[in-house]
Amino acid sequence: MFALVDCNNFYVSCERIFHPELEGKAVVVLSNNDGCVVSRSNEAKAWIPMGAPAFQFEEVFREKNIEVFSSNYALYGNMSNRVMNTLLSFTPDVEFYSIDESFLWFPNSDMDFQSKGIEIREKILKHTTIPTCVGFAPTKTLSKAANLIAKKFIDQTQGVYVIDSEEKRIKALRWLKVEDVWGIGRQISKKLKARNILTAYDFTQLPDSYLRKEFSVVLLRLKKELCGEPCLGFEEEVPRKSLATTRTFESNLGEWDEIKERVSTFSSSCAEKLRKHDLVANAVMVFLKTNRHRKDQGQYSNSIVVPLPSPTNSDILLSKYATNGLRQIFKREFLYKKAGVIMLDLQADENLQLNLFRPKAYQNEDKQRELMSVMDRLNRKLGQKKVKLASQDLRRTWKMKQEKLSKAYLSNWNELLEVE
DNA sequence: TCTGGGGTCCTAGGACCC
DNA sequence: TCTGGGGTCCTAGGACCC
Repeated sequence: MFALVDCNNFYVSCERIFHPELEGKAVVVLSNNDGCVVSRSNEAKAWIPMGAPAFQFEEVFREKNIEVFSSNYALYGNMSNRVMNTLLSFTPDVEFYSIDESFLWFPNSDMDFQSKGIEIREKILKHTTIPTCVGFAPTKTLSKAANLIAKKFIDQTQGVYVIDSEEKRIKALRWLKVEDVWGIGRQISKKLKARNILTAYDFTQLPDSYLRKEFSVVLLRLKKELCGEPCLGFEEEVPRKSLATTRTFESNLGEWDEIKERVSTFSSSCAEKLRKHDLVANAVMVFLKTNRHRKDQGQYSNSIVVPLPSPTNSDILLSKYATNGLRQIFKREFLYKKAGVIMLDLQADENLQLNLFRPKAYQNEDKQRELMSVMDRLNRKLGQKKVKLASQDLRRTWKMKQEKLSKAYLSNWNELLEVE
C-alpha cells in the first residue's frame, strides 16, 4: 500500500506555529513579490480563490480581517524537513514528492492502516504542530484520491482514509470529480467534460484504445492506476535534471543594461545552487517575456538554449554564456516583465568530463573554481550576497516585494523567537 | 500600477543516418 | 509519369504537478 501524507494549508500552518493567536482565524500567504495567494486557511477559503492576485483582493483582506503573509521559504523549508524526518521514523521508504507531501510505501498489506494513519498524524502534530491528512491505497493515484476524501470529510475520517476494497474504490471514484484526479488538469478535464465524462468513475469506463488515440499513454496509465493497477512505482531519489532562477520584475523593463544585469544575477544564483548540490550544467537556457496582462502593449516571448563548450558551475562562465544568449533574443522595441535562466543537462561535478580543446573562456577554469569557493565561503559568512560579479547590480537596488514577511525564526540567530 | 516560481514528462516534427 | 524503407536523435511546445 501507498500512503500519501499531505500537510493541510502548509504555508499558513507554518506561519501559525509562531503566531498561535491566528488559530481559527482567516490567514493567507502570498507568492513571491506578494503577487498571488498561494495558501489559504480554511477560514479564508470562503472569500479568497486560490491564485487570486493580491492587489485585487486588498479590500476583502481588510473587510474580512484576513491576516496576510509574504512567503517565507526559509521557514517552510525548515518545517518541511522536520515533517519529513518524522515520516522517516515510520518507514525508510519515504518519497519526498513536494515541500508539503510525501508518499510512503508499506510492503505489508495486512496492517491496520487506519490506526497507522492516525499514529502518523498525531506524531507529526506533536513534533511540528502541522496538521496533515493521510490517504492509503494500492496505487499512488488512488492514494491521492483517498487523501482528498480524508481532507474533505475530516470530521468523519479523523483525517485518514483507506481504499482497500473494490467497494471503497468504486465509491471513491464515483465521488471524485474528473478535474480533481491527480494528473488531469484544466485542458484535459475540459475535453473530458465536453464528452460528458464528469467523475473519475466515468473516466475509468473509457476504452483503452480511445484514451491512447485521443489523449496519450499518460492518460491510459492514469486509468489503470485508478482501476487499482499500479503503474507508478516508489521512486528512489532521482538526480535532478534542471534548475532555474526566474523572476517577474516589479515594473516593465526596456533597457538592455537593466535586463542584462538581471540575467547575470539569475545566472549567478543558478551557479550557486549548482555548487551547493555539487552539480555542473552542460547548457543554459535564457528566456524573456513581455507583460501578458497588458493587452495594450506589444507582446513578445522568446527563449534560447546555449550549449556550453564544457560543463561548468562557475558564475563567470554561466553569466557570460547566458548574456550571450540574451543578446540573441533581446528586442529593443518591447517592454519586458519577466526573465529567467535555466540550467540544463545537469551532471555530478565528480563525473566531470574535461574538454581537450577548451575554449579561451575556460583557460583559467581551475582558478575560477578556487575563486567561486572563496566567494561562497565569504557570502555564507557575511550573508546577503556581499561578493558578486561586476556585471551584477552592486548597489542592490533590486528587491523582491515582501511587505508582510515573517521572521526567519528557525534559520537566523538574530530573528529567534523572543519569550517574555 | 500591482498578476509566482520551480519542476517533470510526453509527443510531433524535423534533421540526420544508411 | 514513375521517386523507398527504416531507423535515431534533438527540440519546441504543451500538458501536468506543487
